[in-house]
Parts: sequence; structure tokens; C-alpha cells
Amino acid sequence: MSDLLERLRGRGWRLTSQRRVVAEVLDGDHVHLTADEVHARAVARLPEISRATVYNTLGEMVSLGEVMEVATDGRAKRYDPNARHAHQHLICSGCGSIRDVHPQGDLIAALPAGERFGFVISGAEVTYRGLCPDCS
Amino acid sequence: MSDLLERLRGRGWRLTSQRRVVAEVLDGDHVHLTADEVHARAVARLPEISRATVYNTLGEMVSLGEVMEVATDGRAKRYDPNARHAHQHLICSGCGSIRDVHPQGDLIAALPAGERFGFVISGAEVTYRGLCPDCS
DNA sequence: ATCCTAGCTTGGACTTTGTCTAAGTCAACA
DNA sequence: TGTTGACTTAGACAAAGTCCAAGCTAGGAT
Repeated sequence: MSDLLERLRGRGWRLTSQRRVVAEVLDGDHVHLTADEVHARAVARLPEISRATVYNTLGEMVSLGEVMEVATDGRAKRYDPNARHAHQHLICSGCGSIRDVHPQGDLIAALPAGERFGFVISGAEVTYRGLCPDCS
Repeated sequence: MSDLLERLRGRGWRLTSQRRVVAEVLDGDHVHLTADEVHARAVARLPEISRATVYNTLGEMVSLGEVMEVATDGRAKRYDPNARHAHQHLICSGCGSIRDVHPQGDLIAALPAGERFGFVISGAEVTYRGLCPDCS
């Protein structure tokens, strides 16, 4: 994830302590925090960081393609630092925990031409649902 | 969709004018309204209907499996009356319009055992994204 | 036909999630 | 070390949804 900060600097970002903290909080595999969770963890390291800055920083990281936004349930969006490797999500219907998964096959090819309504398809996302070992 | 009201009555529902109006508003193919849109259209037919009742009624229809909730973008949820026929969604990145689609193949089978983290998988949803003929 | 009552509806207060703004601060270059 | 435009801040605001107490009513009971 220190790579992330370097990449952002290469794109002309000013490297502030707030942005560093947000990037650190987001680091890891299977990390899917909401903006408020990111804010809570960031405050633990940098007490004066504001909610607006967390939202701004997350939004900028998404625009740059460094972080992926995951809208799973119509509630708070989650932020996934693993945006550079294509993957899908598996969500526990019991506790809400999320894992990154890699299904086989070509999702886009699975949509017949007659089902495309003239759209130019650019991507597809899958959300698998089930019960995790703890909840089942 | 008049079927819907009959089915609901068979499940012990009291058939009120409010519920009838919500069901009528939701009727049709490729219908994916937000709760507020449902409310606006319901008010046109029954001016005193409240937002709370629309939310309650939609929530109940979802619980009964008669209507499907679609969370596409982290903003308002949309409600799809076509819940009794399995389908996925294709969304225009330009204007937000939504079509029901039917991809080929078995999504769940596409997830290898080694990628399931011990979960019992119960379902999978796909969201295709692209540009519709008007937007491209 | 009318009465009763559990279940339904209502308006408004409240919560959660996210956006916007004006004023102050500071990273990075010169 | 000074300058400046980009960044951050607190708080107001907005959108989407939930909750509650009080009143209303569909439909079975009488």
C-alpha cells in the first residue's frame, strides 16, 4: 500500500498526513470498510481528521482507479483497496462479512446479443450471497 | 399484477386502497422505481398516501418474495416487480436506465470450491454496465 | 347490518449517509 | 524562507430511510 502513496504522488497529489492515514487504514486483503469506518480508524491515528476529508480522499482514490467502490446493500458504500486486481464479492447474509472471489468464465460473453438491447457493455459485477462458516 | 394482490390476500394481507395503489404503480416489465418515485406516482392516484406506508408496503412485498430489491449504485434502492422470474440487470452508465437480462450459464457453478471460504452459497446477482443506444 | 379490534396508516421526528461551503492551513516549489 | 494554490476543517444542508404514538378501517364476529 505504500506503493499507493507513491503512485498518487506521481499523479501530482500533495502528500498530506490525512491522505497518508486514509491510505494506511485501507491497506490489506479482504478489506471493505464504509466511509465512516475509515473515518473512525483514521481518527484513532490523527484525531483532528474530518469526515469531509475522508469522503474527499476516498472519492479521489476511486476516480484514480486505485480503490473500488462496492455498493452491496443500498446502505453505506464500501471501499476496496484491491482495485488493481479484477475480482468479485461473496457476502455473508448473516453477518455481512465480505470476501474477494474469482469466478471462472467470461461474464460478458454470457450475455447473448439478443439480450443487450443495443447497449455497448463495459463491465459486469457479481455479488455472491451465502452464509459464512460462523453463521451457518 | 392483479395476480399479485390476490396472492397477497391469500397470505392474510388486509387489502387496503394504499396497498392496491402501490401494487398498481409497480406493475409492468422493466420497471425499476425508487421508493420515492413509487410514492410520487401513488400520490397522483391517492393524494393522502404517506411515505411511511409506501416504505412499509414495499418492504413487505420484498419479504414475501413478490418484489425484488435492486441496489445498483449506493443511492436509493429500486424495486422490481419481476421477482418471480430469475433475471439480472443491465444499467446504462450514462442515463441510469435499467433493463432486465438473462445471461447464459450457471453463475454459482463458476465459483470454484477453493474460492468459497467455507460459505454455503445461496445465490448470485450480476450487474452489467454499459451505454444504451441513446447515450453511446 | 353493525360492531369490534387487530392490523394498517399517518405525520413528523429522528437517524444515517453523503455533499457543499467559506474560511483557515500547509506542502512543495522557487 | 516565502508564496500560493491545493488541501482541510466544522458545520450546515440534503437525500434516503426508520420509528413512533395516535387515529382509522377491513373484514370477521355478532
